[in-house]
Amino acid sequence: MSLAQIEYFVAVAQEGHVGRAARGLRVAQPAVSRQIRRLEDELGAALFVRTPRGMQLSDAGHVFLAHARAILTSVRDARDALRRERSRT
Amino acid sequence: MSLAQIEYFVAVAQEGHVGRAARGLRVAQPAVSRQIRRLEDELGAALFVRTPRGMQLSDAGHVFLAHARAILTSVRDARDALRRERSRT
DNA sequence: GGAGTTTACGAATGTCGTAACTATC
DNA sequence: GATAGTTACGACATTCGTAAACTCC
Repeated sequence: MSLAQIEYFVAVAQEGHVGRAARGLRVAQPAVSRQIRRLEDELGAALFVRTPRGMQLSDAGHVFLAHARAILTSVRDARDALRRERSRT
Repeated sequence: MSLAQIEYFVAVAQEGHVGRAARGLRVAQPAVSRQIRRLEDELGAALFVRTPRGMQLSDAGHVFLAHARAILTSVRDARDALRRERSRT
């Protein structure tokens, strides 16, 4: 599990669409598609249900989404805290 | 910033010692040393004060440690939640 | 000289993008 | 045939471990 995978996952969950998520992330579709699959493989759970229209969160996906957002928030908090500390002089 | 870097950082912060941290992580010392430096470079802050005896947390390091632990806890929570969901059958 | 950390370098791993493939409407 | 996702493959980047170097007592 990598931070990039978590970012990709959240983007796809929000868009319901690998292509749009990839554009937003400024990355090619296959990169997103691959990372999502690796994440699912590692976690041993299908996070999305593939439909002809796009990707929909599975039950496991809904569970994971909340935690994924918490992780990204923690990372942002860590960066912000250091930025403040650095400019504290 | 990667999850491995954060794990390495927490291990070194706890041990105050790259060598011991590396042994605990089952990884060679240089791997840990390099990742710590890259993390510091990316964050633009020295997380440790190097002493002849080992590594001590800097002020910025103390600030970052709390957030680093929060990130790893979030990751563990995410994994646990999925494990429960998976075994919910 | 010993304890600890960092740099050098080649090997292995991972990730990316383009292009081709599959499937559904 | 258009739309959406995935696989193949070669190129690029990152990470690792071993070995050598540096630093402070």
